[in-house]
Amino acid sequence: MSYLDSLNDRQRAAVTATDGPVLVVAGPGSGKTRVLTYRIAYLIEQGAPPAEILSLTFTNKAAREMKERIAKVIGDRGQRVWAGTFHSIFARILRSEAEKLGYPSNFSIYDTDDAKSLLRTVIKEMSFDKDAYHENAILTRISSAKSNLITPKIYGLSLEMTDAQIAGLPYERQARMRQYLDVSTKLIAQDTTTRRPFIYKIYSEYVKRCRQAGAMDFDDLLYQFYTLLSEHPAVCKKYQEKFKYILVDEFQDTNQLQYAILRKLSDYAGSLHNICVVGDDAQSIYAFRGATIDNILDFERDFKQLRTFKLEQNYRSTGHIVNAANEVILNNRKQIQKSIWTDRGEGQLIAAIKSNNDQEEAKRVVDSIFEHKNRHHLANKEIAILYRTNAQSRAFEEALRRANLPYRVYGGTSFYDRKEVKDVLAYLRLVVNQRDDEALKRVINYPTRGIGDATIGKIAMLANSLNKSMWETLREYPGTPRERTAITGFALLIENFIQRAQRGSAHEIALYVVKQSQLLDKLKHDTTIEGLGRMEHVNALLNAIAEFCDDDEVQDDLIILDKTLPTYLQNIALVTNADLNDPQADVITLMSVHSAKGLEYKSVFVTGMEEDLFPSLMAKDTPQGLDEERRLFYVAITRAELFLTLSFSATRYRFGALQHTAPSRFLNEINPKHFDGFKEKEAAVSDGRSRVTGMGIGRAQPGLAPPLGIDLANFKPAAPSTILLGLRVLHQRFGEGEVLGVEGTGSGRVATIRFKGAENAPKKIMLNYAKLQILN
DNA sequence: AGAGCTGCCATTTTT
DNA sequence: TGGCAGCTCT
Repeated sequence: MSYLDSLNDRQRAAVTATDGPVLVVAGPGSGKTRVLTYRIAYLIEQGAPPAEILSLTFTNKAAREMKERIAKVIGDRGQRVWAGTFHSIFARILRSEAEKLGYPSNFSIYDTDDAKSLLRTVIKEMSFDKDAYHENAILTRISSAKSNLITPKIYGLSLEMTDAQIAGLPYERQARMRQYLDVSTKLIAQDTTTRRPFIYKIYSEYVKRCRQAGAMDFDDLLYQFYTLLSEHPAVCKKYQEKFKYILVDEFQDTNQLQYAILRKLSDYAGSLHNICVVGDDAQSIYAFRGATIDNILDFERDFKQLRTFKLEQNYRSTGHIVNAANEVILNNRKQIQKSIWTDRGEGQLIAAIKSNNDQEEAKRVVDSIFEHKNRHHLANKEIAILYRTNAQSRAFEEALRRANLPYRVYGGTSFYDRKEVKDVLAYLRLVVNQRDDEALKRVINYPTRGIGDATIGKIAMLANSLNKSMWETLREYPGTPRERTAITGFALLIENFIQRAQRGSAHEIALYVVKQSQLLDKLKHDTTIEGLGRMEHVNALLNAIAEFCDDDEVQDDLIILDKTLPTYLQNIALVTNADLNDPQADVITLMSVHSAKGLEYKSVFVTGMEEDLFPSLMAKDTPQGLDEERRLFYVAITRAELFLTLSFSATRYRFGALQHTAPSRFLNEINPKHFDGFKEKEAAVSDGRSRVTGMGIGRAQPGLAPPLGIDLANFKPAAPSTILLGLRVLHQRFGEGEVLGVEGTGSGRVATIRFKGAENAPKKIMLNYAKLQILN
């Protein structure tokens, strides 16, 4: 019971209130993750089977952290808890129940790019004006429809059905139809003002195509799961009984659909209503994606006997920071009453930096970073630079590079977003699910094999008219002899892959596919710097797949020894760039305020504090928009533990032109007594440059950045054949390691290497692709 | 098939 | 300003 002693009274009360619904309103730095983990530990100690606990988060990172912390408190039993993201947990269940919904269990997961590409196709085919019907806007619209449980049918109802027709329906259906009609009328009215009245038609076709392709997009993972629960009572009951204890992190970021699922799972006749949601309305920053704080209010309404606990003590930040945050958020209209406090003393005053342009801003921030490092002995990883838009990172990157300070930019292009990586994955997706048209289109002529755009277009048309997938249509396509030869070649290639995939691990298949498809040869012939990079990425992907195959992890309540390709693909589809960052590296962090949520740093710089930037120009027109910007600022401020610096510039480049800017209104919402005055003049900076060693790398790539201390400029890769048992080697990504074994011959030579510092299992590295330098 | 040009467009984005 | 999608030209 010792861990309960480390909690304050409120936290302990929230942890031990195990019967009935619980709402924990948790301010920033109030120990909410702690409460969640301890609550799970407590539940288990009280006799709850770990496998009956469902713990939902939004990010993989949060899920992983949760699992690790549970394991620390209660040991291995904790691994049987169903802890994961909404998407990954539901995807896993959907996989085993897919056929009930008419999906293959190996369904593909369409990422945003696939969804957009499909939309482009549909819009083109339906001959809508592609300027008015831009796929980004349509996808947002469709996503929000799904998140609000609006089917294509409901969406278009007001255009498809009249009031009179509804009056003719059986009485019991009328009320619901009128309700739908209402929703539809509003949506269509909105679409009409944006001159896109026919979105519902595109939506309808899009849904049909996804189904035909045996594919779900991100929203479908939630939507189809909801459908599964509502249309299959027996299945619903099974999961209601299975998940007797439900915990939800970041509840303020849930959308209507997620809430509907939570209700289905926990609110039914005979339920113990053992659901605990944790959130902070003040940190809701994803309303633009459909998240709604109304869920918190609805939760109070829907779950009677709700007990609410407010965690108001902030253990993270010092007084000026906490108070400034409180003052700012007070300007928002609607919020749950709470007063966040700290006993860590007043601490440092908030610094402000005023500059004349963005380059000067970057320079001043970097100067100030040197000052922090020297005077307060902060490590790089204890410092973060936050901004409202990713485009602002550039100036800081340049300034940091010039100052020789190591940094890492969060966001930007993810490893799994890279073209060459997606190409490989598309082949693999097609091998697993041949109906996946988006994957097929991606690889049918890459590397080029004489199937041009025109031919692909014709096949797509034919497939569409037959209501079949493109793959099924291939053999029926009556082309010229030349086309037929090319198509048959492709079909044989894929069939060969499918055969091959019947046996062998995901890694073996991937390797085979990469070679036989000529992808590797194509990359090998590209000797430009970018080409080498692409090669390295494909190599890294193969390594990642190998790692996945080797790793006998225990997941939830079943030991997953299923290291098949389908499992791998579904796992990978839900991984994002944020998951690939190494928190150990001693680098300064650059990221958007959005990505900073949940993180903390000793010293935080919030930059670009200007009107029309923060708050954003797009958001400031509506009170709701402005409130969300303010919550965003609240999140930014509360990331800081000891030092907070707010920075703004008098001018800024916008769309190529230099514009004058006004300081953000948010600055005025903080009482001046918390400020340390303005540093308008060049700050007196000690020359710390010589003492601080940088890595001298540019924009770091998530997951691929070299570890500290590796001098890339002097990196000399050795020939594959010279890598032998027992040698000490250096890898650009994994660092120093020892060769434990070498297997295979020629291009199939694989070395097993244990890398230093990594408690991970030894990695298998394909010598043909990996660049290894021999150290002794 | 791929180079090179033009013209469009610019938030945030856990999955 | 700069990144890109989509076009034309070879």
